[in-house]
Amino acid sequence: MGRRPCCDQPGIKKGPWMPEEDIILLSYVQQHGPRNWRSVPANTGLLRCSKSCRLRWTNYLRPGIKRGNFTPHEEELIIHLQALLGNKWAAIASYLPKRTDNDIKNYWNTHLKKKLKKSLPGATTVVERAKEPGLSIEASQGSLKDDENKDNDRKLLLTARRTSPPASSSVASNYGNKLARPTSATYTSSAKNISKLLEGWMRCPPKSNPNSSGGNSQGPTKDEECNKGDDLMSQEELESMMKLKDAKDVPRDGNRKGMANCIEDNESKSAIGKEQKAKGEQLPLSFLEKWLLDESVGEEMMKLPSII
DNA sequence: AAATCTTCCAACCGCGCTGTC
DNA sequence: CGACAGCGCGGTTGGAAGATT
Repeated sequence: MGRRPCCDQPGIKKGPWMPEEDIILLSYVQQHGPRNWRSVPANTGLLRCSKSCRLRWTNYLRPGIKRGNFTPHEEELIIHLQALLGNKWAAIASYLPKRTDNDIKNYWNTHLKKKLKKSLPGATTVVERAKEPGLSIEASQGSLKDDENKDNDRKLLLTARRTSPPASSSVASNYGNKLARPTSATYTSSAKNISKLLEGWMRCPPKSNPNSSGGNSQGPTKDEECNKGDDLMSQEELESMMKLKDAKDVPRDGNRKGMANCIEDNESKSAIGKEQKAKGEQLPLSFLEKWLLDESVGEEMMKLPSII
């Protein structure tokens, strides 16, 4: 039987979130913690489906979210990880705890894919190399698809001319000038301010239910990661990741827990590595994976002409 | 100044996975 | 063990903003 869409019930609101809704959601999460999303609409009176509430929290209201321009360092990391993991945005996002998977996915689709395509003509992209016979990597699944065939030189030129992402500018004040409702780009962008204002409160957040059901068991959810508060990956840790040469502990798949642990504990080897070792499993890296993890690749990437 | 084109991203949709009963 | 509920993920889309003509 078919699954009933969760958001097609009558009375369920869709579209951009209003400030009032954000405040309601925030105060609820502040009291109860980011879990049990099913109960959120019922307990708050929000005319949103649970999924929408979770998404709103995860992508915008969650404290500590960094918005705006991606740094070259982040860019490099994303390129690396995308090549290694494929379009596993959640896994990739686990390395950039202040970025959401949605953000990374958008950035990849709008910037990096074009950048790589343009800079690596002749179909010699990292991923395409991965498709060569004898090389195996999950990332060989589609990236850099030809969906940008529609892009012509003019578009690329236009892209290059663009200077700064408009959404990064503060437009919260614009909201007051709108008559009916905020535009998605005006109010929703102002959410970053909400997030910023609330940055502190999750330092001692309500404890996540350790038995919280849900979801796949691929590791900590973004909320859980968030709840680690100051344990978010620091710049130093990120750099440490980029210098991670001891690649033997890097799991072959996109397992978020394993990959995250690999970084968090890269000094004493990853938990997943221990797990695997405990099981007597080997985690051999293919030549390509080693190649991908080699920071020199990132350096190469950084030599690419910036269009941002 | 207006019309058109292009880019960007917040939000939605559908599916898969896991836990519970 | 199957049905169901809940959550998370990746792909896609709608529409606003900015750029160009």
